Amino acid sequence: MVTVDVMALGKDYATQECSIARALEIVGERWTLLVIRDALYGVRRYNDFLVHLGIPRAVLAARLQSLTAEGILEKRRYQESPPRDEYVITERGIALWPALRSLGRWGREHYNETQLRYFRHVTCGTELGPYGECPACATVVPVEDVLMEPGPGLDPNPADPVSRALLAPRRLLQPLEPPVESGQV
Amino acid sequence: MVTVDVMALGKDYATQECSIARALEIVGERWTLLVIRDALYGVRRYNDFLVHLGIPRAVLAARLQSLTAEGILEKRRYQESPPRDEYVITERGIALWPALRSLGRWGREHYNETQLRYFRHVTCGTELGPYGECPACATVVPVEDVLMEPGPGLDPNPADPVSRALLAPRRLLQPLEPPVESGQV
DNA sequence: GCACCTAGGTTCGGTCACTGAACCAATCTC
DNA sequence: GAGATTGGTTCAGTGACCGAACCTAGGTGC
Repeated sequence: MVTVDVMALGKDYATQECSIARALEIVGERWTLLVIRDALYGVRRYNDFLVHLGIPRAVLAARLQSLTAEGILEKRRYQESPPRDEYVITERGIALWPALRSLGRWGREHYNETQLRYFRHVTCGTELGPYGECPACATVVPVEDVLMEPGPGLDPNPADPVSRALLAPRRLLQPLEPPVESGQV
Repeated sequence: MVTVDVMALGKDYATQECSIARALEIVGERWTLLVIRDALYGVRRYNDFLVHLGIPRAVLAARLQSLTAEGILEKRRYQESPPRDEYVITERGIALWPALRSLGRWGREHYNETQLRYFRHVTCGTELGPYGECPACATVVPVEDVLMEPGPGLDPNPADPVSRALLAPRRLLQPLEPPVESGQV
């Protein structure tokens, strides 16, 4: 058994009365927002997070545990033999998409010359605005209707299989390894 | 002289091709986003950041220096005798407002029962939507037209003078210590 | 002209989180 | 039975963060 002292906030912002500070106490540690980003991209398994992020194993285990405890990820058994669990993003985690989108926009506009990925409204193909809305449809696009496509700045031949799988156009939240279709031969 | 190794990214995310990761390399360290938040609130001076954040002095100095180097804050002399500098947020820093707003919304919706602050469109009084837009005017509100007001969840009698000054309704970016009016007696 | 205060730092020893590598365990495949 | 796969845990080393003390340069009071 592991003591759970870790998630009892070794890094709070005690004096702050502020929702931003509150949010950062939950998701402000190193790697945490990238884990959530990957979860939005459809990554669900320990090993996939590991190879895609290049994160130390112990840190990943700690993050998955605390995010699960916070209700941002949900640990779910996807096969019994051998027993295997996956970490699926919850509504609470999905609600972080606009913040991640804004951060990514800011990063690209101020530090990346070339576009790495496009995010489009799947029903009309329009690229999303700064906050994840569709300018053409004038609505906030539900995360599952966001289509992610590689841009010109993205390495077309990455080393790890997860990056490779993420090169294909795909919807957010779509699991990386699709469950085996029962009717399929 | 201080060696500037610190800001040469002791904490990058080397393997990541991602604008979010890029952004987090700049603003993802502990305290950094709260410094930027305070700068948006109008805090400009070393000492004001210090008492309002409760941040260790050395860390604050490091953050101010790296944020200045990144062009997010600008160090500016505001009096000559004795020589004093203030740190003013730049356009690049102001561009982080939507991301901070999203984070704050998420924090409040998922972890705060009562509202701590209201952010309103100053011209019409409508509370801002999730991304800093005005639902009534259907426009993105420029940061300088955002009015910040205390909500019911905020301690009405905080200890430090900066929190106290921030209790009054005020626009974002409005400096905490207004420069002395020349015509004033 | 000396003591004290303010603003804006730097220095330093201790602690805690992160890092990388090694190790472990259960199940499946050959 | 050997090796691979998945999902971890353990451990020693390092680096970031912490709080407290100290420093400096220019006011201010008397």
